[in-house]
Amino acid sequence: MPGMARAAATADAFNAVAEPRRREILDLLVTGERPVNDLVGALELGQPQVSKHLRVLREVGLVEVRERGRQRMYRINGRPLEQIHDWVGGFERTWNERFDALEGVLEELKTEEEDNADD
Amino acid sequence: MPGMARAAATADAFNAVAEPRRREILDLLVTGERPVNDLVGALELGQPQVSKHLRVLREVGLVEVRERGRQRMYRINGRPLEQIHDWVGGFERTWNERFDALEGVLEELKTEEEDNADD
DNA sequence: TTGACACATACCGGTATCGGTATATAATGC
DNA sequence: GCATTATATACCGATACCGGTATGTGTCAA
Repeated sequence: MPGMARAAATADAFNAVAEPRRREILDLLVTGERPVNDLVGALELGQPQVSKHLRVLREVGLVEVRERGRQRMYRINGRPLEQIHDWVGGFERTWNERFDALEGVLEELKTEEEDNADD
Repeated sequence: MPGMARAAATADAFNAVAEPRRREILDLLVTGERPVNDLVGALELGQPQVSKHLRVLREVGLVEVRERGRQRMYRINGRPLEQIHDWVGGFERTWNERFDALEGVLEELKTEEEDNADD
């Protein structure tokens, strides 16, 4: 059975945030809740597109909505970002120079151990 | 001109890391360099698929290769992850309870200001 | 040199994704 | 009620993406 469906898709925060426009939206919402048209004005993008991006963000729990008259006020809920922060944080030593140095030392220790394999 | 191409695609770390398999690969490489077949064994995925994911990771600079005989030893270079860490870090107060509390205080101050709008 | 091994690449099919346009829905104002 | 505003949704076309299979390329070993 070739070409089968792959695992979900835009179902998690990683994917939601992979899209630059959605990151822009979150950047805009970080200062507080905003109606859709506000975002449409700020981004250079049509209203339906913004609504669709907001839908994705909503589905992964990154934004929440509140109705105010005929507008929908969107606000951030960053909790799903914690997962990303944690995962990426686990790789800190792979970009941090100080940790790189530490790794060098550990490598040396390992080499010494191998050299003294006869004790 | 409808249906035009969208901005690049798998061209940055955000996108590279949005794919679960590629995160698994990085998780496996965090302990040290490994040849491709090692990864194929660890993941439940064909060798060509792993090679293609490694290519994406290579293109965004998240892994580097070293030739050893007929194998290619892949290792992590986490530097591109720093960008993600920084961006996500900017939203910490949107998931952290302590910051939530702080925000509550700020909100109160703002309200008080509005109340004293006559001084 | 021939064969096995390790890996990369090309191609295919199915689906997801994105922006764009048109339309539906719902609230507001006259 | 009717027009307007604010937003969501449906549909479309183009493309990107992912896994699978087949094949290419380079390296080692007999």
